[in-house]
Amino acid sequence: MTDISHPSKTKLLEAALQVIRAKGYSATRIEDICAAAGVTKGSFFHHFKSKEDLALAAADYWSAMTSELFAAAPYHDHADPLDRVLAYVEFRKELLQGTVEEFTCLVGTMVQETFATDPAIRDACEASISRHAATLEDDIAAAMALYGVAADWTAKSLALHTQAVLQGAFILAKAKGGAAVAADSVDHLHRYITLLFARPDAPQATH
Amino acid sequence: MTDISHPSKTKLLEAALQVIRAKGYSATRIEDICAAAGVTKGSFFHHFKSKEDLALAAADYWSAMTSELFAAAPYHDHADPLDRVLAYVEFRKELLQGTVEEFTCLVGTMVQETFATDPAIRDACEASISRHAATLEDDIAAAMALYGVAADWTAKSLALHTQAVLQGAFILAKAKGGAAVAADSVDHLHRYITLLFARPDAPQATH
DNA sequence: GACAGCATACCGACCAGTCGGTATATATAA
DNA sequence: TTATATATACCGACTGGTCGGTATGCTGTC
Repeated sequence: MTDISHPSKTKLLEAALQVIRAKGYSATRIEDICAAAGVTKGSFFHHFKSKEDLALAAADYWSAMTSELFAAAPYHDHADPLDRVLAYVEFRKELLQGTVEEFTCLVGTMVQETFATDPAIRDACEASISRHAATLEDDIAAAMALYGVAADWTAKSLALHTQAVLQGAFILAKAKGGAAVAADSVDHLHRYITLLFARPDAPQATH
Repeated sequence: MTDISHPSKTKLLEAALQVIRAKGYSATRIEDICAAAGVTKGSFFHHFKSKEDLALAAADYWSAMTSELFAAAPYHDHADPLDRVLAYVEFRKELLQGTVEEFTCLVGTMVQETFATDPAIRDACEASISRHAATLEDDIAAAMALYGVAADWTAKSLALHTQAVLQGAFILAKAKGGAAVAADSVDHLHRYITLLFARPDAPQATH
């Protein structure tokens, strides 16, 4: 899917991630991406049929990059599934580094602009978010089983909620121009999961 | 600020809310808004200097409309401040009706596209979100005092977290094409606040 | 020499913003 | 009362720049 033997294509995809996250999808001009990638429009249209084709490829590229990042992350090493979930949340907090456009989510940005007008892009973004959320679901379900949680919520809904908190945290970070507010929200998410499972050996409450 | 004696201007602002929430700010053409409002471009530029000027006016109009809606909402009637906060969350869930573009947030949508390119719009969106969050802060602080919560989080951070959850819920709703996933996230937020305050007369945990 | 990879020049649709104009209301002076 | 002046509200044709996409050509490699 992502052919490493096409350096220009890879550079265009990398540039697309940066530019679209900073300016949004609609405001991003193909020539902006070309300039950021250091290639020309001819090269762009050699590799991509259209701007929409690029967006779909960028969503796939983003999914591939991020799933690699999370698959290799150390939070999987915990023996306790609840620890894995909490360490995932901590890992997301650690990723809140650099500028806002560097740590925010490509597909969350794109889906806002395309959900009503471009079903293909919306579906690609939805798939990216849902596939990532699904990687949490098994750990959450295992934690529910281990701690005997019989709840009125599902592992899937909690996994999706973590993504909602992160996407919302990105919006606040964009509005306020910094990561601090996002980190606070991720802390609240961490606290929520801790309280949900009410593990005896953990601090029970915040007061 | 919003002169009701200018029906065309009000119609343009109303149309802007609808169109921008559906298509995003950049993809919205001035003539789209004119068509939705049933007025001409000449009228548009009589009332607004530019597209950015409209965006700023729309953010103000949005703030005015929503603060009126929330000020009049019945969740303020509870005697217990914690009940007021929880009823606010429930009220937000009840607002998840109609199409996605009808219940999502104008300023959350706009700030995504403008935070890096248009500081004036970004600041207007930030102000709208922060002012709304501030309306929750007193109730949260009062609940913290009433229930003796001495936490490592502040009333302000929880107020902002509620907005993060809502904004993120909107993104998931856009991705999945429906309100159900957003309602699930709002339920998680409700459960979080309940657990945070661990009120003795409430069900203590979910298992 | 055929094709992949990339570049340059160009086209045409689109769109933010302009501009000249009409209609109506109010004010004021003759 | 009427004529003139001025301001606001609104209209729609037009323009000039922008940008997605195309056509074509060059260069290295198999």
